[in-house]
Amino acid sequence: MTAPMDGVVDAETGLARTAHKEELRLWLRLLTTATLVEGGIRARLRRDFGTTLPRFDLLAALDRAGEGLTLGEVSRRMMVSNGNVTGLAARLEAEGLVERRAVPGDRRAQMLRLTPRGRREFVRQSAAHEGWVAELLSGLAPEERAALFRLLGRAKESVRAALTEEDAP
Amino acid sequence: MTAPMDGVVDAETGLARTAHKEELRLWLRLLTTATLVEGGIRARLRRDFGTTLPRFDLLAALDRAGEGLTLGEVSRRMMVSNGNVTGLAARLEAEGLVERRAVPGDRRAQMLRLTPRGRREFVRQSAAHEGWVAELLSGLAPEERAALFRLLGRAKESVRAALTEEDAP
DNA sequence: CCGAGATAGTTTAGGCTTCAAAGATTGGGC
DNA sequence: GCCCAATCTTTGAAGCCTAAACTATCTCGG
Repeated sequence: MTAPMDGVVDAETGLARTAHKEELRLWLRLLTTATLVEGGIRARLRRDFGTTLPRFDLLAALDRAGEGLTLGEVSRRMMVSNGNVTGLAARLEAEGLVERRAVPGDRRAQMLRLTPRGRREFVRQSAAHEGWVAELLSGLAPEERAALFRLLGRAKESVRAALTEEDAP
Repeated sequence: MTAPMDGVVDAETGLARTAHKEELRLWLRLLTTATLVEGGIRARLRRDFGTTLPRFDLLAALDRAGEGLTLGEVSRRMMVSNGNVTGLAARLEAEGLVERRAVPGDRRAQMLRLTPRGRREFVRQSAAHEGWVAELLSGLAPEERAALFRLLGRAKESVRAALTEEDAP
């Protein structure tokens, strides 16, 4: 972990232009790790349940929420666009796994809920999913997992801070 | 970080069915962190260069490779399907950022290389990209980054081992 | 040689995803 | 009461992505 290029000075601006290769490597490693896990889960969801990760994620959000969520809420929790949720919900509704109902007092919004069948499906998928994740991360000692969890929390904080500062200056 | 459900025994199989909530939380946190960073970079690539992350990634792969890569090589390095690379390369070729050339001795394959313009574009984008990543991760102390880097390496190892074991039993 | 199997790339069908624009509704200030 | 800005959702266009089927080519054992 050396940083041979640090401390270069930009000829035009005169500002110190440090090379941030370490951060870049950290980000690349974070990304490939996430991609690897995600790919494994994706493949297993398809193989064992004939479904996809976004579908599973939407069911999971609804399951966690209990009494249902508006499309906008789902969009925020899944960190995807609202247009995305529209289509996703339409497909899941067509499959009979979720249902819409009106929100009393706001005719713009609509609630999304799991159907009984949706809940049954999700319970099955969720149990398998938990096992897959544990299996994929089983090479880490409990202390390593704890330390990683903590550091990722710090990283998330850092990213969030930088993002909110940028988007609302 | 407690694990209240650990040690449950499955009624049918009689096997110990430990609840792996900790691993799940670790994975969720890893995923949201990666998603957050990726979203920030995506938005900035669009805003400042009118391009996308996959395009940038493909240019980066070619830049790192020097003398060009076959489509299959790109596909492996980017961890995406080969059909995906076909389309991506076509768009970048249409924009004049990459070019194809034949591979002597293998008429099935073709080399992908940066055009001079593609290289110029990438250099600009790459510098900005490095800065963004550093900015997003600037809330971490150097020791934290080092520790996170190391632990992510361990995690990646664990995932890879579990995946290769599953896919080639 | 030559044919079987592997490899490189494309195509196809379908789903996921975003952004931007438009439609519907709400809520508050005047 | 009315207007206007904010909020909720959908739509449309474009791009990203995969799995699977397909074509073309290569390689190697016999």
